[in-house]
Amino acid sequence: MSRMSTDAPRYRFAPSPTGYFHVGGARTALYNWILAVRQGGTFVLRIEDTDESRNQPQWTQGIIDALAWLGINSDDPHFEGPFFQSANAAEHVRAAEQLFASGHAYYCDLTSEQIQERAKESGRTGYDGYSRDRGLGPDEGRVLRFRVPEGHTIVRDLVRGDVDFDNSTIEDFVLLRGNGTPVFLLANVVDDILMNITHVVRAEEHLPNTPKQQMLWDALGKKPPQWAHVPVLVNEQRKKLSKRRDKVAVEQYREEGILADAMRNYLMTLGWAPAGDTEIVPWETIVESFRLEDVNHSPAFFDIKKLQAFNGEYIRLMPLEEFIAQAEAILTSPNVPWPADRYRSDMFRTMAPLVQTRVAVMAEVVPMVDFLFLAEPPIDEQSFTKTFSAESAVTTLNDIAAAFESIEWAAERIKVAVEAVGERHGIKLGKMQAPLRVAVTGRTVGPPLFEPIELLGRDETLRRIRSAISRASK
RNA sequence: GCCCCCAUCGUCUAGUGGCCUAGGACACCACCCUUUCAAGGUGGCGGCACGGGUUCGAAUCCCGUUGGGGGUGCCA
Repeated sequence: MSRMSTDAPRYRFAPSPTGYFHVGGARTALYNWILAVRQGGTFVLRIEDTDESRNQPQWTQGIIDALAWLGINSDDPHFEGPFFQSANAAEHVRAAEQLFASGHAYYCDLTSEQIQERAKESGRTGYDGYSRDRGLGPDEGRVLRFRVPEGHTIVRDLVRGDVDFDNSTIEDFVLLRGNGTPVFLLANVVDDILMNITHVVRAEEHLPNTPKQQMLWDALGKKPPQWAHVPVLVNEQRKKLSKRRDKVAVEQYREEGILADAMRNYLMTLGWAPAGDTEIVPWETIVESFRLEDVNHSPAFFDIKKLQAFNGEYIRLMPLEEFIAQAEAILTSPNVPWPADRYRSDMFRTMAPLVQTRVAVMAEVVPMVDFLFLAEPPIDEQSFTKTFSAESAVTTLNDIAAAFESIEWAAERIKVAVEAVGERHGIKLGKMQAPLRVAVTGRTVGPPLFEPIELLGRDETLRRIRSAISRASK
């Protein structure tokens, strides 16, 4: 945690501890990180919750891990934190008292029922400023409210330009609750001031609250930070992504085998695009060229299909050795369907180049090669019925088995043998290999067939063929 | 209700008054390649929400309409 020069920008990233890391948050984190690093400034991580009890250590760790996965490392000199909003409660209260002392805030003893009552009578909504000049002091059950000044508040936004708010449309909002605890809005501003935050880059949903925060900065005698409100991420219904209906956890994509490079590259194309006709570009290029001013103003749909397409592209871009290393991490993990001692690294190495062009997500390598390591690969019922309903299936399979008895056991020879049987029956190779494939792998689709057959060995291959034949005759 | 934001192919975007007969990517379709499936190659489908201005000229500027989203708590 190094100290940067005093005028270096400080970008704060403030996720709330919710037990998972939201993809929208990930994108915002990336924006903050790119800018902070490029400007020689600091990325400040602050875990955002005024309620201490919600700050679960494992959640904080989850956020830090997810950030690290995306290349935002907590041991980087540009990284500061994590800090906890809840740790500053005393400062938040002190600021509130200062605001009261300076006349920027006042106490109010109205309950929410009374406020509603008054609103109904006057035909207006919200709090009407009833206690503004009643000169109330602090007491149990009284809230401290901010005295919203007359005039307008202009929010200068790096993404959207100037946004003008008429202060008369903003009611005197609460700073301290009846029990004396500070509300989020106040806590936020005080923390930002305490941490010398210069740039606040966050999701658009916070824009309507920004004038309130800016008034607080002013009232506290500080110069507000540079605001930047980036569009939210939405689902196919164009609603803000939410944990309940949508798949939003970064961790989940990571578990499925989405590559960090693909994820961050894809995330960056939401609301922004690198120059030129290619969207898949090296991270360095993105870091060099990203500008907040170029960020789109409209919400973007988080398209998992496109993410997967990016991921497939990144998988194919990987050097073979790296692909093997990443795949083996999955193939040797405990949740794989075969016993650990049946895994054969040499076999996978042979298959790896064939698999690499066929997966979009790393987790897909498992169903691609499982039949090599399973003693008895399950046979897909539908594939079996469909393939073996053909008259020729069993007869050709018998011929193939006969041929396999004596040929030299090499992929190329195996292919020739199967082709020869096909010629005799007047069936093309494509159709010929279908029953063979089902017999050996249990499915109708998969990687090229003859290499794995060689790997499996003559005995095991014949065993599986005969087993399929007898199954067909039942 | 009030306030704020937004509006280019189905989706993500390029476009900042003439380079636009609107470019790319994902998805989709067709063909080629091919050992199934992919990958790769070639081609195709498909868009400036609407109405008014401003201008010699508008996807680009202005106004309005419509549509979407967000905010409006003694939640964060």
